[in-house]
Amino acid sequence: MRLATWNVNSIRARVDRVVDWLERSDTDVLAMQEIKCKPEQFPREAFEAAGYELAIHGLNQWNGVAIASRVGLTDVETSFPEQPGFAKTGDPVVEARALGATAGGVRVWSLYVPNGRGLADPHYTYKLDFLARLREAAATWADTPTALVGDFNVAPLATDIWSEEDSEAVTHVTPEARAAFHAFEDAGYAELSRRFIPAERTYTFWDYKALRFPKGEGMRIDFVYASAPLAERATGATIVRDERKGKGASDHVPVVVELADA
DNA sequence: ATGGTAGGTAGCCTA
Repeated sequence: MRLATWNVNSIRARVDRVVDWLERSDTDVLAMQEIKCKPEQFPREAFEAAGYELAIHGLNQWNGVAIASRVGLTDVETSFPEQPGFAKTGDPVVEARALGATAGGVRVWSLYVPNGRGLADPHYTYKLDFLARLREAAATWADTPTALVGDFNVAPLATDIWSEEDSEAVTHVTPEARAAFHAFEDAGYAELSRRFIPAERTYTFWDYKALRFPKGEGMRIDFVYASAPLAERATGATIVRDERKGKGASDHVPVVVELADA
């Protein structure tokens, strides 16, 4: 099975590029983040015409996660247990940042971890709490084939970011954020892109601002964590840098893993 | 020169 994750940064603005890549890459399951729409606004037809089923979770124009699969899609959940909420004012709302579904015998979670915004911002506490709660939930799934994929908004290693002084990424490089990221290893998970692609300065995101892509100034923040029974089936991984090129590109590119049959 | 772009919607937006 070929499983991919991609922060698409608005599926309505990107549907042609995404479905075109899905078909060219022969991908079976695609987890998307930042679809930026409600389910009724999602361009279903293009995916369905290409042979994919969809699970979609979006509450408004922000965040939003989805999964497209051509190997079945069942048991959809739109949050994980104890997923924290957030609100600038008023009562916290559990945002559309997690979507679980079973595809081809694998429990896939499409995840969009909060950005954090700034070190003194409540959004940073939210980010750390989100990662901690996700790890607790993930620990209970570790004995079954489970994939935690998406935009983690953490650059785990110094070599995963063009500059650790980048003001846009202060919450992506702190010891706390990095510890929260690596804690999934203690919960029984292995990050598959690193296993197959250990190279330095290998990025999955380049900010639209400041012409970061042409300058080669990016971050590696999109990942695929697999539970032990799934990780042992992995045979390869790819970061599709070419998808950052040209008109109408997302600011993130797909991360793909190959999984042998069980 | 501490910005720059992009996608949303009309927010004192978010990334």
